[in-house]
Amino acid sequence: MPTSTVENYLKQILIVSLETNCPEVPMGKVAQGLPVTSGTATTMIKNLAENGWLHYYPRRGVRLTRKGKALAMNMLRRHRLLETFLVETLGLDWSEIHQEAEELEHAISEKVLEKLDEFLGRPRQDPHGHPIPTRGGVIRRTSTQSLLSCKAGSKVTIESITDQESDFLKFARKKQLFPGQVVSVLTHEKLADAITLQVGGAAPFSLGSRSSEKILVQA
Amino acid sequence: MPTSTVENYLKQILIVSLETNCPEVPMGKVAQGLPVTSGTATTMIKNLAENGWLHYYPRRGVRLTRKGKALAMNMLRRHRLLETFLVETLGLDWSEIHQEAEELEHAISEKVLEKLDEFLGRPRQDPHGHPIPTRGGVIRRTSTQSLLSCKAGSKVTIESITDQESDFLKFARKKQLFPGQVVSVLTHEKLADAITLQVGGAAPFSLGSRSSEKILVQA
DNA sequence: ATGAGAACTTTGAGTAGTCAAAGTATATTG
DNA sequence: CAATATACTTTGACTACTCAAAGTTCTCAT
Repeated sequence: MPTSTVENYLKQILIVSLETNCPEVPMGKVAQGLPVTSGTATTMIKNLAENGWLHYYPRRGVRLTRKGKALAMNMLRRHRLLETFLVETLGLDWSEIHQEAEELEHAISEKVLEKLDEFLGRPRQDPHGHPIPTRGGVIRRTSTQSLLSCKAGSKVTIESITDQESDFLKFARKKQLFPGQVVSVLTHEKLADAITLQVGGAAPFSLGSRSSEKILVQA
Repeated sequence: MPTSTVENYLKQILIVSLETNCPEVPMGKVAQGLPVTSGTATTMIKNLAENGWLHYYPRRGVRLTRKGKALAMNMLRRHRLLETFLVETLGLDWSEIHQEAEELEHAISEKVLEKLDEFLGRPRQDPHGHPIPTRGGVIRRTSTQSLLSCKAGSKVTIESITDQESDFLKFARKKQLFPGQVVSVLTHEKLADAITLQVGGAAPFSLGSRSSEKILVQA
């Protein structure tokens, strides 16, 4: 049985490789996304490689094995189903669920997870708009287009918000930026590094490139 | 923040002290109820004492401090609310929920627990008939009378089943021995170490003293 | 009161993780 | 091409447990 530390490392690697659309993940991204120093990550990764969870290419990066990817996908499934449960059933705010799910995902058994999935009606995506992997580890391909890549004058539908920071999510909700919402891109100034948006009838507002990158739209 | 190991030790001590109706718990009972050797328990208990969770009286036993009892009560609350959730909401069998709750109780936050309690309608007891402590750490006084102490000819109502063993619980359910059920004690042979029971219209059957002790009845 | 057995504690060693700081390789830039 | 900065790895030490086995103390029957 893998420890929750192992589960966290593998999940983090999977998330980065999905985000970057590349199976090889540099060591920097591993340590960065986990609450550990880079030295710790190196030590741990060597250990994971020895146990067949991933391939380790020193000074280049890391790539999940089939076994490692299966476990990581399962963790993503747990995490996203739990987030859905916390919002849909218990009524927590979507800005506070990430940390909660982060703990629970290591404690919930396959059997309980299955019952939970059934209870929730087998949802396809979590409250952030992220696809929930199937029991078999298959995940819907996610959009690669963010608000940042939208031309002025276009009208797009939000697919997902790729940030788990509570503060950003609170802001997003206040501005009505959540999955399914239709937004109009009024201006897009490359040089000013900002876009102007309008959502529904509300007043237009601006978003910098860092923020607009976090909002994926339907392709 | 206490680790889940700390939480487990304290909960175990509280359970024994509630069971025996005595705040002082011998070391033997501590190691016995946890998956550790006696030497490990001694080492750990000294450590818990140093951190103010309990008083340690070498070669005699251990007694929770106010702080230790508060945490232990909270763990019991978590455990029993989770068990209730697993049975009531997700439809798991009461014989399989103990281990599940055992893991989840360390991962669930106070905030989620509160929401869960509300969602479940603030239940007073878990599926085994055990009282659920309040948020303030108050617990209903539980019966001290077991089936073993019932005279032949008496008719009593089951309060709770004080065993978490899946096999015993499966057996109990098959014999219709669960909280709220009314049973007739047909015979009680002190020397034969057994009682004979009848539940509803079903055929009478016998129970040894080990088993009948595990079934508490309303006083 | 003594000797056996039970109950408990101590000791020494191991595991799975962690960090800070020093060391090494690679890429970039003058 | 050399100097430097960046990215990564190694090292040595620490924490929070764990066990097996040896040692100690207590209890209780003879």
